[in-house]
Amino acid sequence: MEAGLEGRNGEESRPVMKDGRTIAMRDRINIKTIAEKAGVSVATVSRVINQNGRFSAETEAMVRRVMEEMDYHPNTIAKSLRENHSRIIGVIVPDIMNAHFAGLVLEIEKNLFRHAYSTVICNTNESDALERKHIDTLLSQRVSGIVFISGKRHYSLDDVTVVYVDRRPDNYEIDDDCVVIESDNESGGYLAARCLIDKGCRNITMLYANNTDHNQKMRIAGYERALREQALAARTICVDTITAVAAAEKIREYIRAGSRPDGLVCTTDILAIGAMIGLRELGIRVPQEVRITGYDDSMLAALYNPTITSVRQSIEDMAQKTVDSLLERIDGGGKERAHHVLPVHLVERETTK
Amino acid sequence: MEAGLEGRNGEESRPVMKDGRTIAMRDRINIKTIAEKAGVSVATVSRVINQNGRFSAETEAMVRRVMEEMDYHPNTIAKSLRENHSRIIGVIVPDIMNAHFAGLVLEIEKNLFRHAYSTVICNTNESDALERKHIDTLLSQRVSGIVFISGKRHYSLDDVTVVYVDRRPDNYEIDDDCVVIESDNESGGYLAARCLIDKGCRNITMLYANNTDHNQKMRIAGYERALREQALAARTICVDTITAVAAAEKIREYIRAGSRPDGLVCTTDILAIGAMIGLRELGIRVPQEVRITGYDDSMLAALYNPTITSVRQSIEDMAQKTVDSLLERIDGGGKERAHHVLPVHLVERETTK
DNA sequence: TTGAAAGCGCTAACAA
DNA sequence: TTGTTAGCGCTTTCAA
Repeated sequence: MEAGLEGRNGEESRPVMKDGRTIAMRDRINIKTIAEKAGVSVATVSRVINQNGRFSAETEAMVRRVMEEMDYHPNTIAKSLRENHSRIIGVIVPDIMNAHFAGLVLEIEKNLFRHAYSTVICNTNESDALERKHIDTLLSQRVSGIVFISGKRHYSLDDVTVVYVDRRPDNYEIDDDCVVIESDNESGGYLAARCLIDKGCRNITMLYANNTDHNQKMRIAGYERALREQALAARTICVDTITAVAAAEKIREYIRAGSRPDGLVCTTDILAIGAMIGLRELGIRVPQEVRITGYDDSMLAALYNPTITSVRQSIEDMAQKTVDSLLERIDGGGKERAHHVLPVHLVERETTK
Repeated sequence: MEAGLEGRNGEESRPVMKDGRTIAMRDRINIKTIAEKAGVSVATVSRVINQNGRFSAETEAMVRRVMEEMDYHPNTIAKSLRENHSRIIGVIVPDIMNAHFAGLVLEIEKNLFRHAYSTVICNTNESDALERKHIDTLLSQRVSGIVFISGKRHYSLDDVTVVYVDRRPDNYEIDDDCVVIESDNESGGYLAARCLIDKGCRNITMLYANNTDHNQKMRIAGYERALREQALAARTICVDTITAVAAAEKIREYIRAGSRPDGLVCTTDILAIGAMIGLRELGIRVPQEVRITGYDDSMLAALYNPTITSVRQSIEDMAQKTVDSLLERIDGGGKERAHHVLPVHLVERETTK
């Protein structure tokens, strides 16, 4: 009965394979082992594992028992090879240490896990070369899809489903054939500026970081719209790096040069903290003399002294939309292009009291 | 010349396979495609890819050119199946949102990437059930190794190399057959308490979180040793959750009940911030009336107002030791058991001025 | 230096 | 309801 298999997988070739790979390895248990122990064929075992029907209740019970007993874990690699589908999603992220990205990636991972997908997180540290290397690895791994939080546009990724999230890709046009999920940064900037205006601020400056990031641009645009509505002058301070030290330095320079803002809209919470450090050194009180808003509603915003009014993006919604869009497309139901813009809201705290 | 292959992979079976899987899929390029275009055998292409020698310079150039031209990415899944080695490492982490864990995982990922390993990050949210599910997935994926940052001991993971890091496994004994990498928490607690003593504090209380975590216990032990050396009484406050709100609440209760510490050793920076929030509400000044130390030297510690003296663990060293130990063992050179304890140091800031 | 072919563990078409 | 078997893309042995 088993004679026909001898040629391909004869008993004599088991413990030590021809090329010697398994010499030190304990006899691996695979679907064939389970089939033999259960007295059925590998096809039946496969059907039970994947619940594809066409087996009896007794057969199923038997197979399950043997699998349990032998602590059998189906080999996903073989399954992936056969199905040309790895059930792995790559996530390209610039900096996982950044709490905003960490939260987003975590939520994406959670959502994917719920759908039985694994997540490979690739940190690029904003390096294009590293991003390219990561992509090559992911393609070699035949990932089912890639989530880009990088802002870089990738054109030649034909065989893999791609979603851009949080940072829109370079040169993005609304009718581009790609999927983009972002939050409403323009409204975020507007809400922050509007809050300061409503509290009576009339000399409002925007503190932003010096990068060409589209999100920052949109936050600035929203800020400008709010000021324009009230016929107030818009002013900006550009910080070289997103660090509190750099922000503190810039704000000191700005004020020493003679400016005296009564409101500060910052494009991240870190910049807001930096601004407060700078102001404190000059003896200027927050919020009495200067009101401040941050962005991201990070843990810092709720804990800092004073607590920081901040624009909150719904990371959970963003992650869910991302995973839904991705899996829809992987499963073949989704359209080529999509553009989701998620709402934001303002969390008011002590810095705008 | 190719006739012999017709039976297994004849041209007529390419565009649409028997089971119809590839109907909508573009003709996949694989090692055979490259071999045909380059006019060599698949064995030769494989040798070039893996630099296994036994090919001429011209052959190599030709093969490389074709691979480049066709944007060919060797299928890692097939390679893994054949080699029974996935070059994927699973990392089990309780909470990737925690900056300490995020940093550690990031560094581990970086180190692994350098050795051409991919990292699958599994967030357990401290749930045993989720941890078990993640492990099953990882075993099915035939990962080359698993890094546990979970504190749970796993006994039946025979076929996979395991390293425990940052949190030692349950019931760990120094001569256990497992690999443990942790930082010197006892010294951390000692250094923090010692700093306060040196600044003149005599009534020093320890604020810790209510979990059975071994690291916390060691930090407490170190604190107790420092106080014992000076014949000072050790006192502890246990907070239910590691949140600033809970810590603030506890410290207020403690002081309202009549205690008046002049020093506070906290087992995390968040607890230190919570303590300061609580003290501020009572009008007690830091560091003038109470000096405080945190732990982890998180971003919070450097940014908070006042900046927080904190115990710094070298995350970089911990990650490198982890990856080195893991790969050593995967490559077959490493011993069964190992126990590495990494040094810590104190970063002094305003809260102990 | 090169090529032919077995086989890693699995799924699914096809036959029974 | 069940079994047999081709083949996913790759590496490596063996033969030339």
